[in-house]
Amino acid sequence: MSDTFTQKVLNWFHQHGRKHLPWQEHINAYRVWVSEIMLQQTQVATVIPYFQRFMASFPDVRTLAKADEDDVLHHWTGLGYYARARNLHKAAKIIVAEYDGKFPADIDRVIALPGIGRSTAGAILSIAEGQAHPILDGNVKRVLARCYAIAGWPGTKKVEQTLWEIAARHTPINNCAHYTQAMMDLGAMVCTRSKPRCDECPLQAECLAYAQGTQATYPGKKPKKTLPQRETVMVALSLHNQILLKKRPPTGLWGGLFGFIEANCVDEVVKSHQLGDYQQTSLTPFVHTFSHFQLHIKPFLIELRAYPLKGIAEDSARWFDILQPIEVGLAAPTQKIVNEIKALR
DNA sequence: TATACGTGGGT
DNA sequence: TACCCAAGTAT
Repeated sequence: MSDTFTQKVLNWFHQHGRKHLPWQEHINAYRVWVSEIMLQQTQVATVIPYFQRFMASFPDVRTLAKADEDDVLHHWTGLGYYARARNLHKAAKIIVAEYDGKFPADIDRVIALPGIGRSTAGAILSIAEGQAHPILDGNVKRVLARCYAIAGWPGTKKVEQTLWEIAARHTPINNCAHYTQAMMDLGAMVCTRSKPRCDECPLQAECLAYAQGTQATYPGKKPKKTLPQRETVMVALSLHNQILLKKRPPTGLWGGLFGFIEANCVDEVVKSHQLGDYQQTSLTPFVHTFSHFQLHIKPFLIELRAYPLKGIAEDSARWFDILQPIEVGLAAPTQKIVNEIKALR
């Protein structure tokens, strides 16, 4: 027996909820897991084509576990937060090795997998297995913060804890799969960040923010800081139809992706690689904005006549045919520069 | 607790 | 345009 809040949300879902998203077809823990990871901090419309391609290549956990990391990262190219892909791959190996390829059904074991926290674990087990666990993603935070007029930024421990308690209180034992999807849909379709559709909201009668006309003040905003500025030179060494890319370190920014040689200036690269005869072209400079800083990128194309004497023997360096698809992980700016080089030919 | 970690959509 | 921030997790 669930409360009024929960029943209203469930009734709304049956009439208006989304039921045909790609990960809602052929539901199993693997597909729900992959979708939930892709959807972390990423909008549904952005995820859909990535999810389709990922499932076509890695239809089950064993296929993913035995895939090359470069192939997995290739499928993540442009999606961002690449640790999600590395952790997904790691977790797949763990599931095969320790759970005989079966996604664990115990929430503590699920949370112990890399890349899965409490909310994602709750979403997977409720949607895929019907287990009764709360979730607290951005949608749910917004719905609950407004409904109960919870002031403050949910990034603080206190506010987050309050929201978890409310979320848990309304999570039903039965129909939890629908309830979980319903809360996310409500946040995404009705209780939107700006211009919420309160006239269509099943919780209008209980919503404190609606009663006060203070919807816009919830949830509290994150304190803003000015983004630090950084600068880099990216050098595309090319020879015939090939360009040189290096695999980046396995952790940190763009971890495991392939990228151009970076330096403070072009001459640095010319000297360190002992380049002989070459032709240098300035490509279009641009600014790439991250969540935590801005990177001013000055790209250059250096066309060689012979292989450089130094710096390409490392394991991390590889020549790629510019006329073929580059089937490894690339960051968005790397992809952008590759495209500009291709356009020059 | 604060910061690192991407990218693109919406206003 | 510039800014906010989206189905968060790890450290």
